[in-house]
Amino acid sequence: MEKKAFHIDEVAIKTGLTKRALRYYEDLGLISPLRTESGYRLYLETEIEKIIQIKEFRESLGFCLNDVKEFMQLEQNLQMIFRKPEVDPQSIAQLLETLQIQIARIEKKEQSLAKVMDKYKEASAKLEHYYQSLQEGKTHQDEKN
Amino acid sequence: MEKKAFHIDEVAIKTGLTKRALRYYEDLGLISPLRTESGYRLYLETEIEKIIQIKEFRESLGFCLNDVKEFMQLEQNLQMIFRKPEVDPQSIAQLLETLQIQIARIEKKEQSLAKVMDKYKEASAKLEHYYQSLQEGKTHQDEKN
DNA sequence: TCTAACCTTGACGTTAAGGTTAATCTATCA
DNA sequence: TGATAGATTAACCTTAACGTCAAGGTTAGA
Repeated sequence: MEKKAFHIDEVAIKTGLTKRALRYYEDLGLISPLRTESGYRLYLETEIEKIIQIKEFRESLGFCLNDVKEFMQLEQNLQMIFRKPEVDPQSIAQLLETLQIQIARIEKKEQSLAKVMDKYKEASAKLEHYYQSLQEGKTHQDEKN
Repeated sequence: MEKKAFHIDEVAIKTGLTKRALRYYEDLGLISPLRTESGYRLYLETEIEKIIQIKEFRESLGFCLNDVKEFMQLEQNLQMIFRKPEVDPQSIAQLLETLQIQIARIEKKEQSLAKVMDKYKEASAKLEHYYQSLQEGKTHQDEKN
């Protein structure tokens, strides 16, 4: 089974990023697609998944590309550690610490989001209720009593 | 009871933003502190809370200031509607729609965050377990069996 | 009263994350 | 084989979100 590879144009469509962005991410060392003999970029599916992950990190979560890079390195380190037969406890301890920091960061974001969400859902419910009562021909004044 | 007001320097410390950022937010119309006779900015506590909210929206949630502005306008509109004695159903319907859109946006972020979080917590647990076993004098090889 | 440490408003600089354009190479299809 | 569409790099442009610096007004303490 050969691995399927895609040209930049297809990848741009698949991921919703521009070709420029894809090249830029490569410049930053976030991705490194293969090349054809003549120099055209070739993206494997694993690379595409990576790109989608990058996109989510940035667009949805508001991390800058530098942060994203750190996250990806963290993952690399994790995979490395679980592959190696021998690892010094110190590097594990350090990795654990880094992980804790990132987890704390994400937790903070989750809390902020939850706070906003609560507010909006409450407002939405209230508004909807109000809207219903309007449909039934009541006025806002009635509503107040 | 008089309302306490703060100078820009104190507000910068309280909020963790720079004075420059505070002035910039004012330029964008996000906040509008009072002024002393001689032109110094004076921030009431309500204004400071608003600033903290702005900061959370941006730093924690990754919204740009323009988005933040829209969110704040949305809140203004909400407050307005609940104060007015009479509101046309159409404007309520529209507000509801806007709310739904924003809620969906936030939900998407929550999901992305949860996904990352799961991954990290799992990795953390695995690492911690591994670390424990190392402390007990085992090797990675033992662990594999 | 004077000086130091604030504040004000410009105005220009910087960084991240691409957009855009130009010049050139490559692939495909009539 | 020649036109046309798409790829490459390099270089410059743009926008958001401030940083920094200059020139001048304000205020509080010695």
